[in-house]
Amino acid sequence: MARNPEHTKQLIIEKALPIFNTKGYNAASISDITAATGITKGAIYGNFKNKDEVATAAFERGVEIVVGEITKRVKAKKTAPEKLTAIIAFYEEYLKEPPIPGGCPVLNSSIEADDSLPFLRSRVIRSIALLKDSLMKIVNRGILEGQINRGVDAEEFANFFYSTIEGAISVSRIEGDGRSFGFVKRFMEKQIKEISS
Amino acid sequence: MARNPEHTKQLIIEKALPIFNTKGYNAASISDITAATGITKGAIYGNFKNKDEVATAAFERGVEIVVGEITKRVKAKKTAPEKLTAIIAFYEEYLKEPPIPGGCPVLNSSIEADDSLPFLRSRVIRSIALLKDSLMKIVNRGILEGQINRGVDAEEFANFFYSTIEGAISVSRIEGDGRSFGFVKRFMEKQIKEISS
DNA sequence: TCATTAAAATACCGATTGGTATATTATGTT
DNA sequence: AACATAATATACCAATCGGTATTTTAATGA
Repeated sequence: MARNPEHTKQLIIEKALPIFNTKGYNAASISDITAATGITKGAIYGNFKNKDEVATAAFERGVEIVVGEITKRVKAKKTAPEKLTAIIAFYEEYLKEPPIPGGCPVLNSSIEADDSLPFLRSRVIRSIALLKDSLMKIVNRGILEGQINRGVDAEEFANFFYSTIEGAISVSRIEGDGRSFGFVKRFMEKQIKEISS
Repeated sequence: MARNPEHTKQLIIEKALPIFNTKGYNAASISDITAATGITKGAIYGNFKNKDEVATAAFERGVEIVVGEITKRVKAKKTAPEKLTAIIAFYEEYLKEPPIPGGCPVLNSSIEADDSLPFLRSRVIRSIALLKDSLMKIVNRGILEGQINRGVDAEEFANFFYSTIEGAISVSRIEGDGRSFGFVKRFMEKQIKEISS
């Protein structure tokens, strides 16, 4: 048992993330994490002040994964329409083979943190702002580069885009298949074509 | 203290609903309900088999409220575009003055029940199907009555409409204001106009 | 008015929770 | 090799959980 506190901390975060993401903050227990890591309570509380801090770290790691994946795929495409389509494809794939079990951590935490979990709220808000801002920038740059129609309201489109994707994920996940997401995907791709010049 | 078991049961459901809806299934405790009702554990377990059944009854009551409100507003309008717009207005009002504290019970339960809470899953699925079906019927009838363009895919539109609204609610609730919903609302109303003939 | 009965209140259960205090163990230093 | 120290493991805590068994209480019918 190597005594590397940084490694231990990362191990806890990595194992705690899917637990929090599937069971939710309240249902996820410290014992769940000790069981998943093979590490004891002493190690957890030696590296984190309390359960909130573990959850916070796990959430931030979740956002990092999602944002990282999106960024990678967006960078791989050149035009705004292609970038937007790639984001939809990412979430569709997310449903089939979730990089993080339990769905989208931003959406999940958004629902759980809106009334309770005040320590998470601001972080969730910041993550959503980040994602919507990325979308806006894609649209605005697309306008500048002549791929998107002038006159398109980037903020409106970004809000539509983000809300629709999160909503579609929630519906498809509870239904247990990708059918609904397929419909929404088709609709969204029409919208992308609609604003493309 | 009148001993009317039906009244007791209703009281429990009515008080449990906002508790489950704000705190979530796991964080909501039986003691929360006894505190809110002024009723004791004995009365709760005399009227319900267990916590799951209380949560189920509360969820069904929540759906009843939401569906009831929507139905009322839809019936008050004649054409499909008006009906759809009225539904958006309902959810916008929902954000400002929630008939049930804690947001939309269908969305909340959808997130919480997708992995855990199997006893709720099928009910959430059924509720979503009900709402989407209502939307489809509005669109299809609108087509028949010449208010909506022929060629519009009602199922696709219903899925877009429902996903977008739920997504917008989740975003607006965590952000704590109606700004994002405003953007999405504007977008959706454009879409309604788009498919209107 | 008193017995019956059902509903609700009370008391209690083991299990689990987040968290802490203490003991142990591994590692780097001298 | 022995010490110091930081990291992890262990043992324990009160509080709370969902649930049950038992007692009390209120309404009903005779």
